[in-house]
Amino acid sequence: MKNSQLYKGSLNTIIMKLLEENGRMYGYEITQKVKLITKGELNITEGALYPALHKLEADGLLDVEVERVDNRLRKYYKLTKSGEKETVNRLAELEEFIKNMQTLVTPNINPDLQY
Amino acid sequence: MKNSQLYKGSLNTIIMKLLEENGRMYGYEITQKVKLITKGELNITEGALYPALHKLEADGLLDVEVERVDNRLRKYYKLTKSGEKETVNRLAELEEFIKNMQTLVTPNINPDLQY
DNA sequence: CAAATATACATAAATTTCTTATGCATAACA
DNA sequence: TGTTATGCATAAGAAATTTATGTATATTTG
Repeated sequence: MKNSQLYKGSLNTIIMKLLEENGRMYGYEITQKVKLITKGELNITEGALYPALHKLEADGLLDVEVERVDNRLRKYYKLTKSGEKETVNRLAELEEFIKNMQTLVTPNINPDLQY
Repeated sequence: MKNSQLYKGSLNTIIMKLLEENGRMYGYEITQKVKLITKGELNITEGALYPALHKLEADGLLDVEVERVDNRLRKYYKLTKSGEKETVNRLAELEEFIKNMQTLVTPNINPDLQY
């Protein structure tokens, strides 16, 4: 990924969310889209991306279709049924995570919570 | 930590923010406070916490004061000057991270961004 | 009052995730 | 024609965390 350690653990969620949104994507496309969306802040390295895609596929969350475009290989990934379900869970976890981190950073965001 | 992988990489930032806020805390206190704030969602394990504290101390970001309370040992940690500066950076990174993740999850949060 | 739980620290082995470094191949650009 | 972009892959190493222990005292509970 990039500088701050914070992105560790979020790669799978990012991949799955993008696939949920775009139907199908190939690896290189994912790296470029993430770079665009985060205005260059997050650069997914190939060494992280490809093993992650392979693992998601092995876990039955992604399906692959290989295509040749401009005489170059592309592996299009899309969510399986199981992957779609899991994506819902992951996104819910992500929202909880973000909420919790915001609360930790600015605890008075939730004045009801006494500690 | 807990279930979702997302918290990986955020432990140091959490520790430093809590210390910035509370002046000084001991390890066990940190675990309990985090549990409270996140309503039980995030449980920092000892195997993660203590090595993290030791490393932050070794890096000169934390100072320790050992005290005996109720005949039990406590190691109070607080930010050094250097640690205070670094905390500002880490929190800025965290905010950027959260923004980016929110954008990834709900890209239309920023309609100006075309891709 | 004995057993279980809470408080409080610590470390070591194994696992997971990611970085860094390569490698291969084609296309486009300068 | 050399560099950059596109597109995939893997392997070695680093870093953070989990899981499993270990030690010790205090408190609660049956």
